[in-house]
Amino acid sequence: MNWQQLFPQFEPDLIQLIEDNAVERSFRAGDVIMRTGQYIKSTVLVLEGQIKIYRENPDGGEFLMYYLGPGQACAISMICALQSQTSEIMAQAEEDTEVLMIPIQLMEDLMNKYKSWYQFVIQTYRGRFDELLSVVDNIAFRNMDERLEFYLKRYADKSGKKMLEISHQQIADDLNSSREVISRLLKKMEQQSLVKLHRNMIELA
Amino acid sequence: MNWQQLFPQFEPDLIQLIEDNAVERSFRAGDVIMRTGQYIKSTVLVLEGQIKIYRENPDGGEFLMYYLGPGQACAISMICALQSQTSEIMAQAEEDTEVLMIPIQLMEDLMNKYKSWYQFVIQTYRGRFDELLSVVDNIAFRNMDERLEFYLKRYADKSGKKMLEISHQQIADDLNSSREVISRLLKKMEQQSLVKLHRNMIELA
DNA sequence: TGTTCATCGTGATAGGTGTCACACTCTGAA
DNA sequence: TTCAGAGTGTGACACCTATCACGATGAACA
Repeated sequence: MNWQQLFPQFEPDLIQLIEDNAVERSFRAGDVIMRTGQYIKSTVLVLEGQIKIYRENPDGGEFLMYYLGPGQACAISMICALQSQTSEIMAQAEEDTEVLMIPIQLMEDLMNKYKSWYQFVIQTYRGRFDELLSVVDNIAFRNMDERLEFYLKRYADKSGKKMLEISHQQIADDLNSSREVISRLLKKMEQQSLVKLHRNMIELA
Repeated sequence: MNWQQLFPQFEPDLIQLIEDNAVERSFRAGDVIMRTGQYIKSTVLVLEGQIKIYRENPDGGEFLMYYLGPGQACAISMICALQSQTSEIMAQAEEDTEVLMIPIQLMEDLMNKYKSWYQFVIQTYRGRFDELLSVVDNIAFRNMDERLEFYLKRYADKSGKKMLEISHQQIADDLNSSREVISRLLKKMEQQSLVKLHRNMIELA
């Protein structure tokens, strides 16, 4: 795939080096790309599709943290990779997805030699850290109704559509809540004309 | 202050460079070191004391994320500093504290020249990221009783004592809860012989 | 000593959320 | 067409937590 345009800031040398060493890989929607406790051997760059990064609870709950789209990288894989540590998160393809996997052995070299790579890594850290902060804000300070609104907005952003193809159950899972609660809150939002509800589909106003 | 022993991994050159350029600074317990929205001009290394990193809510709540002790650095200040961005968090001295402030102009140089510094930065990112993840876990999956236990354990860890000098109100603030709730839960813990309660003091079993 | 103030204990109450139960609708496959 | 299963709507109820109210206790200080 022609991925260079996703990273216009990379120097030709850097692109060539990645080209020579990285492996391109495809996942189908729903595939688990990385699971908690797994060793990390590569840094992951997303070329196409969407990856969902979430936290899993031993006694059966999950909690969405954020999405990764084209041009973004998994901060965790960068950090862990540099120390060959295990992942603390789950990553799952939300749509059919193409990624570029860069072996960890290359990381230090890239960091030292290419300023644009170094900047990219720092930017990635910063971005994910900020997202985590806003996640913390949401669960620490907001009730479920506000969290739901935030969730829907983000979902719309990532897909770029106003018709969200998603079930109440999926939302409940992502927010670590229950379907009934989400259904009721959505109903309220519909009464306030914030959304229109269809089967397996939510239309944002 | 003789701070080099806190960072035994740093090369002599690196230590000298920091020595020449960094500024040492003291804060009293309770001083606010950094506030939300403030521009960051230095990376902060903690030499002595404890710094509390927390999130503030516009409509009046706060939420403790983690502590920084001697030998640790503020990941946020590193990330922000590299792009001269504003802080998204509050930092407050929990005890009387000594820090070393390294001007951001130096950061890139340090990163490029000194492997030990580079490793230190990566380690810092990793550490704070992990702490944020466990924070998310706690508020997403746990009830207040478990969060309280976690809080007390962490508080004991940081101070290294079993007698915690802290009021119920302070705990409530850190957990974004209310004093009454904390008091009741502590009472329950006392009935289970997990703690002994004294005035302004909690004794861990 | 007596007053003041922070701290702590505890009941009553209300709201948010999770859970159970059950009915209804829509869709896709047999 | 029929049927099974997924998705949804809704009531009843329990539990956790926030809030209000008020009193008791202990520490600091005039």
